[in-house]
Amino acid sequence: MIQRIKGTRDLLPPEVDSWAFLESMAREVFSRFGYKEIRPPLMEWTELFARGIGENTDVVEKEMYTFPDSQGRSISLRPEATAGVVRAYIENKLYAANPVSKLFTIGPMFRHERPQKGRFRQFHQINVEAVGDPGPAIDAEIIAMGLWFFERIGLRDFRLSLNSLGCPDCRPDFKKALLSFFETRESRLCEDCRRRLNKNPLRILDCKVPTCREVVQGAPATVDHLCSDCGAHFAKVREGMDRLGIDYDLNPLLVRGLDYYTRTAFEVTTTRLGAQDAFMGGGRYDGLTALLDGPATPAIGFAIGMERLHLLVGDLAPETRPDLYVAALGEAGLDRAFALTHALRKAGMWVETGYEDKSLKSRMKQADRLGAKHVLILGSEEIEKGKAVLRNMRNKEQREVDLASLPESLLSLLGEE
RNA sequence: GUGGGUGUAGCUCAGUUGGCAGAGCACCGGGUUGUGGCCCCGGUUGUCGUGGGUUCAAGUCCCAUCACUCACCCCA
Repeated sequence: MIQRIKGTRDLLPPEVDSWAFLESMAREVFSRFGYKEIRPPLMEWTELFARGIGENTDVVEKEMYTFPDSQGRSISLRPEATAGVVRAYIENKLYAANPVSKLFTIGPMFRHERPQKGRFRQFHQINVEAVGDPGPAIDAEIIAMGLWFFERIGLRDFRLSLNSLGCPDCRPDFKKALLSFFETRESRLCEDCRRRLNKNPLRILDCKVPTCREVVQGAPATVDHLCSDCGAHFAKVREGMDRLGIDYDLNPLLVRGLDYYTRTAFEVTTTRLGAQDAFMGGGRYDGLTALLDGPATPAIGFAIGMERLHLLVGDLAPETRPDLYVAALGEAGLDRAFALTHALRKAGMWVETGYEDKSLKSRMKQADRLGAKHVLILGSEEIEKGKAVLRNMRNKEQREVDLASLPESLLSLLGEE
């Protein structure tokens, strides 16, 4: 048997209805804030991600699905959405039409990791980007928009963490302070963190090893090393959050794993997802457009993990039920039902039926399983009398219907409810 | 890439010191019922994840392998 690829999932009913529901709620919320949908391709030149996300991030170094095309050029399945959206923004010169482009996209991403709870190799994100606005007002607004979406789908028990990562002006300064702090305490760090010391010292800050956490307690914080512009920007973001009445944790240990992030960084976490506790994350990336050969343009965005979100909210889509089940018995009944069912469907009803000659008992069971609101019994006895029996499954009431009056009589009878 | 746990019917799972592969649900037929649900009778469904090994005999013991799962790592 051919099995699905590790880390991929078959999204089946009824879960797929819930996904569609979540997506439609997202569309509704985002559209009120002026965000438009964009659908960039699932694959891009590998170089886009290498430059955009960062050559020596884990994502680019060991998690991408990368392969050569027929001419030997390297292509990668997108491991995240922002690089592709920004590429599309630049390539299509969206900046020419509007100073600010507010965009969202929903779809699959691909990363080659060991799967676990809330983590898949093909996973799905709702991605939102505001390109062209330097903030800080939009920083607070875009976060508030995400939280409002969560509220709309009934999600409440989460925490918002906020930090500022600084900019190319102040980050080197901070990194230096961080390095000298950790170098004197290297012996107390775990093996991974000693490796990070040279590669990406920021990441030591969110190490989960208890001994590292102790060391990190006294570490310098990004917010204490911001340049005056970044400091003022962050203060304004926090002021905006207060104005909107949004509660948050200031978390100086919050860092992001993608190189393009600057200034505002945020993450929404829950205690109900096991190890993969972040289901929304994002931040500002003011340097990315220039890095990708576009005009220098400030931007901010976030991503929501669909799988994680669905784990949290469960199945929300309202249950739908067939209007009618046609229980056709015998050859005559089946023949009658075939055209009738088609006519009723064309008239707008949801009609279910069966095509094999089975017992009435099994027909009624099937109607029950499907949750049909009504059953039309069409047996040879009824047909001989020129009648069919319509049963209301809720109040058990039955009535006879003239075959000659079908399908119009049925439509008006069922339309009354 | 590194660890732990789990693989038996469509689903949830039993299976004793190694001795004829099982239950419940689901499905199909029948009985009962006012024509489905509750109840009763009967029936269908298996590469015991896969491949080796030990044994008279392996779902059970040993080795390998694959899949799933949780955690590390990483991130949404």
